[in-house]
Amino acid sequence: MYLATQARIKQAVREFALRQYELEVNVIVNQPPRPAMGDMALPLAMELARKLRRPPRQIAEEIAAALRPVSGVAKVEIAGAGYVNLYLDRAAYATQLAASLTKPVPSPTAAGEKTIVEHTNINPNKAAHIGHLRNAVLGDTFVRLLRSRGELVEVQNYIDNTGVQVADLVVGFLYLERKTEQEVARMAGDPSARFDYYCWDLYASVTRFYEEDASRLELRARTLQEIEAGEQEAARVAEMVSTAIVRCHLATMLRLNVSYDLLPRESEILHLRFWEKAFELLREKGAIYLETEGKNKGCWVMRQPGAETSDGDEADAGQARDPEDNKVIVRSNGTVTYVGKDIAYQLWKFGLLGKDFHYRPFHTYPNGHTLWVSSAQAAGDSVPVFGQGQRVYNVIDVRQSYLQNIVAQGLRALGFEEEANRSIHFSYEMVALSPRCCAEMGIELSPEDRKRPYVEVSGRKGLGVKADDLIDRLIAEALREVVSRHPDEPDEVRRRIATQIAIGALRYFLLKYTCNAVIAFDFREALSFEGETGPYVQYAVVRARNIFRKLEAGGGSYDPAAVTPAVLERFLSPPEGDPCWQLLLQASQGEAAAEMAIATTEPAAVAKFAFQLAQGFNNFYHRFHILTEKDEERKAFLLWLVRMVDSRLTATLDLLGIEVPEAM
RNA sequence: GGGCGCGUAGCUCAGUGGAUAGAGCAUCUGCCUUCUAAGCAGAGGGUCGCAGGUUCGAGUCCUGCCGCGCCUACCA
Repeated sequence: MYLATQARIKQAVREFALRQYELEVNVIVNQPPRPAMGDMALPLAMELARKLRRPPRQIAEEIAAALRPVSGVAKVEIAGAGYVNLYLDRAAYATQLAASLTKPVPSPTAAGEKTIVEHTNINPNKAAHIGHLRNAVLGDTFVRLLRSRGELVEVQNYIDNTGVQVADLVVGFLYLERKTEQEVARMAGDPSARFDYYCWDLYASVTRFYEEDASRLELRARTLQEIEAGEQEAARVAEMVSTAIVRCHLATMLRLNVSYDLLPRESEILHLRFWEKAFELLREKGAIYLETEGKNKGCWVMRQPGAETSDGDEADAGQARDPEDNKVIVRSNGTVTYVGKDIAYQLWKFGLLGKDFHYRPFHTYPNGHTLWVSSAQAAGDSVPVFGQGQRVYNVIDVRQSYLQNIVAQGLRALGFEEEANRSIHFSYEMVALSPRCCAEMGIELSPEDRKRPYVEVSGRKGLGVKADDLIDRLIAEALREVVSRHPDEPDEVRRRIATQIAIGALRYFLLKYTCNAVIAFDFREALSFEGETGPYVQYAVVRARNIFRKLEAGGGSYDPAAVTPAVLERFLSPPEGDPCWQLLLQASQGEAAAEMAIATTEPAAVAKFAFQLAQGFNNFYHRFHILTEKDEERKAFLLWLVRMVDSRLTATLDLLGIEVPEAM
C-alpha cells in the first residue's frame, strides 16, 4: 500500500516535471523528520532550483499544486528551504490497506523464472557452529523474502563430501583412531550419539596429528585421491561419515526453521564428469591455458583481468600483472581445484553445462516437503526439474569474494555475460568470538589475540560455539523464564514456547547486523531477550493477541464490519487520530522494507522494521486501554488497528523465520 | 605491494545526498489493583578517524592520510 501510493506520487511528479519543465527527473520520496510535518517529503524543488534558476520555494509551490489533485493526497505544504510535504487521506489509505491484505500472495507460475539460492554449504566433517548459522539464517531469510514477493525459488545446499576436510576426518578414523569401516559405520548409525560432536573433536585432533609429524600429510593426499576415485575403503568411509553429518546438519537447521530443496554433492560433480565438460568449454574458448613457465608451470590457469598470459598480450598501460598471479584451475598433478568444480556447478545452475545430475529423495520434512540429493544413477521418475535458474544467489562469506569473482569471470570468458551478471555473491562477514566469550569458554588466547577486538572461529582448531549447544542454552534460559511466568501450563507447552523464543532470539540476533558487520559473538548479547531482540517483537504480537483473548474470555466480540470508512475517518483524523495514524502508516511499510532488503541483499532492513513496528505497538499498547474503552465505536476501531498491526508483525516475523508463541 | 571492507554515544550497532545524527545495552529517575513490567515514559552521554574537495545541502559522494580487519595457496 505504501509502495503503491509512493509510486503514484512519483509518477505524478515525473509527468508534471516533464510537462512543465521538460525535464526527466528522478523523484525521491522520503519521510519528514517529524510526523507533524507530513507523511511524505519531496526535496525535488531544491534540486530543480539550480537547473531552472528560480527560487526553490516557488518551484515547490508548483509541484505542490500538481500534487493536490492526486488521489489519496489530502494536503500538501511547503516547508523549510523548499520541501514539498504531503499528507495522505488517512481513511482512504486505511480502507485500501485493509482491502489489499485480503488479496492472496502472488503465487509463482510454472512458467516463471526461477531463482536459485545456495546457502549453508557446511563441510560435512564436523558439527555446525555459530558462523554456519549466520549463513543459513541469512540465506533462509532471503529465500523467504523472495518467495513473499511471488518469486519461484530453489534452495540448494551444496555438500563438499569429497574435499580435504572430509579427507582429514577419514584420516582421523582410519589412521589416528585405527577404526575399521564397520566400527565407523556403527558410530555413524547410532542415533543416540552426537556423531557431529564426536567428529568436531576428532577433526581438531587430526590437525594436531599432522602437526606432530608433517609426513602424515601424505595420508591426507592419499586419502583424498582414494575418495575422489570412489572405490576403496576411504571412499566408503567418507560417504558414510559425510552423509551422517549432513543429517546432523539438517536436524540442526530444522531447529532454526531452515530447510532446503536440493543437496547437490561434489561426489556427483566428480562422478558425472561435470568438470570434464566445463574444462572442455573453458579450453575451447581459451578461458584457461596451460602455463609453460614459472611457478605455475604445468597447471591450467585462468587469465586475470589485466594480467599477462605467457604470450604477453594485455600488457597495455604498464598495468599488466604478473602471470604468476593467474588463478590455478587444474593443478600440475591433473586434479582440479575447488574453483574449477565451482565453475562447473555454476554453469549447471544456469542450465549451461549440457549435463544434469540424477536425483533421489534424501529426506522428508515434517511438513511433507521432500529434500532431494544428487545421485550418480537414475532412480525412478517423478523427479522435479532442478537447476536451470535465471538468477543465482550464492550466500558465501566475504572471504571468498576473490573466488566468487573467478567463477563469474569463468562464465564471462565462456561468453555468458548475462549469467555472470546474474550470479550474485550474497556476501556477509564472519562471526568471530569476543574476548569475553573466549574467556567464558576457557579458550586460552595468545598475547597478540588478546589485543584484538575478536578472535576468528576455527573448525580446524575446534575453536567455536557449536550451534546445538547455543540453541540448547537459549532454550534453557527461555524455559526458566517461561516456567516462572506460567507455573500452571503443561511442561510440553512451556517447552514449545521456550523453543520458539530461543529460536526467535537467535535468528533475530543473526539478522539484526548488516552483512558487512563482523559479529563479535558474545553470550550476553545473544542470550538477551530484552531490547532489540526477537522476543521483544514476539512479545508485542502476543500482547496484541491477548487483547482479543481477554475480550472473548469476557464474553465480548469484535466485529470488523463495524469499522466503516466513517469510523476510520472519525478516529484517524488529526490531531486526535495522529498516534493511531502513525502506527498504521508504519505498519503499512513492511513491503517497502522487504523490497529494500532484496535489492540490497540486506535482510537486516526487515529485522529493523519488525523491531520498530513492535516498538510503535508497545507504545500504543500503553497509551490506549482498549478493553476498558466505553465508546463502542472507538473500541472497535482500536481492535481493528490492533488486528492490522498483529497481521503485519506476524507476516514480518514469518519472513524472518520467527514464530509467534501462544503465550509469553 | 595489490584488492575488498570497516572507523558514528562508555559498549554493540542503524543511518536510500536532504530538515534538530538515531536505536539497543550499560548508568540514573519515575511507572505493575489495569489488555502480562520479556514492557512504557524520561535524563545524561557525539569533533560521525583526520585533512581537503564536489554540492543549494555531506555521517553519506571524490581524493589523500591515519588506524583496524579480511583476501591475495597447485586449501576450501
